[in-house]
Amino acid sequence: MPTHNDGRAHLAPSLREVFDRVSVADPRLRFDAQAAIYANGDEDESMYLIDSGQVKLSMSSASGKDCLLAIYTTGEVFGESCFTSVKRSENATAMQPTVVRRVSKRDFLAAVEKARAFEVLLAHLTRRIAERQMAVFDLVTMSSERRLAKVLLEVAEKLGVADGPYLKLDQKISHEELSQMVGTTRPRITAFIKGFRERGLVMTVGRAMNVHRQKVREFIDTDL
Amino acid sequence: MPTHNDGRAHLAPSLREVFDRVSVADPRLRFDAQAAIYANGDEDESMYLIDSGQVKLSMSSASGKDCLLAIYTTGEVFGESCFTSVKRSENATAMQPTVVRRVSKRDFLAAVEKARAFEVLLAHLTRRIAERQMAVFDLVTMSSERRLAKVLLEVAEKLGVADGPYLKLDQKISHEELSQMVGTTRPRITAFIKGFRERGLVMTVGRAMNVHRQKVREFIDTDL
DNA sequence: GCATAGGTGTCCAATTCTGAACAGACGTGG
DNA sequence: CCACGTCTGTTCAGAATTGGACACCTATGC
Repeated sequence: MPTHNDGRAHLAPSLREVFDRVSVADPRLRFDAQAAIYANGDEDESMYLIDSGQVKLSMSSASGKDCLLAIYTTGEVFGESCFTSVKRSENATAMQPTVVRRVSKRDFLAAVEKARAFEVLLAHLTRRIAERQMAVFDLVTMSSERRLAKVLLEVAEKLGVADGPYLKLDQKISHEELSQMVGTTRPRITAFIKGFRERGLVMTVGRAMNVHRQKVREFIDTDL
Repeated sequence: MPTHNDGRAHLAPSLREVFDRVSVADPRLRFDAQAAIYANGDEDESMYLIDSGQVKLSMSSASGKDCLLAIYTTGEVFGESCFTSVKRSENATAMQPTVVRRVSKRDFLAAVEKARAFEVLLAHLTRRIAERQMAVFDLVTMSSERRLAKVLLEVAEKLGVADGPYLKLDQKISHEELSQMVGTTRPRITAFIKGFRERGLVMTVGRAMNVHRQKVREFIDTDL
């Protein structure tokens, strides 16, 4: 018997396709860069699919420190926190001009049922758990520098455009935001990147950054 | 309309009850302290319910550094990672002599369906996401000392026994394990706890530790 | 053209953290 | 009751990190 994921791939649709099957009208919502899609404390029981653009999930402390949990882009689904609580526990913010589809939890679940995409949803949620778990692991076990390399690679693979051995990242993320993912300060990020530049791991072109896939991967993996 | 969680609480059973309804025989498995229930890389598509004892989820790096992701105790369910992958990406280890019920993913899902506990399962998974997310947030934004206070309180509330203003923790967790949750070294944990002792946040009785609920909470919340 | 705002490059003193080492405390099983 | 293993308490020099400051660069809008 094949695994549920693989075996049903041709039967059950992806979550993205589930959105297409939602029976009610699902207006596209537009957000400017920096606009809040939802914020901590909001009552919002809905799921989102990104049609275009870029969204970050973050949490902020009373003392003003921010933590960037994840970045999502075109085709990705977010908003799962509505299954535990009516109130959001994190912020979802557009990082670029962004278009999303919003569907109520109720309609979303109905569409999942109709599409028999139940296990697809389970796999999705469990993948999110694994992603966060890996972030915890990295924070606990790796140095800031290595963590930055890892974050850069992840971000570049998600948002970058291939260009020879490089992945081009044009203004997709600031040092400030990187520091909120890595768990350090902005000046450190700048210093680490300077080191990466000298060692050929990244290349800075004007304000944009190019990430050398191969070299960065090697750096992450050396003398584990 | 009530929230799905609350509104259906009397209709849909808890995940714990779902285990009771699994139609196949579900043998109890016993594990000694330190025994592996499953380990990174194992092929194991099953869910677990703890009948008694204490289990930790952890990940370890090639360089030998460990990260303790979560601690579960009697009545709690774990093993969700089987919904994404046939192979485990983390270790589940008994911290005390422990008895668990193991149910295959297949039987588990059948029982969930029969019990109409679908949304209960979704809420469970989403809660796990929120838990991990909070751990990431704490690692990124708080000092080690404050994080230790928070971890101590969480652990004490989960595993401790109330005793006046204190929660008694008898040998439930070592400094080494605390360091793997907090993301620092063992000697630091000892030093921080020494400070906590001097400020009355904890009390050490022989080898056991008592956590002062109120004072620790205040410490965590001061000058956010 | 100029002011402005947001991002980047740099510096540094004070602080925190690491990693390794060693001694003592406790409990268990010969 | 002693040896052994595991855990806690402590120390320390060297390394990494913080947080605040300041200069600069480059779009943008008036």
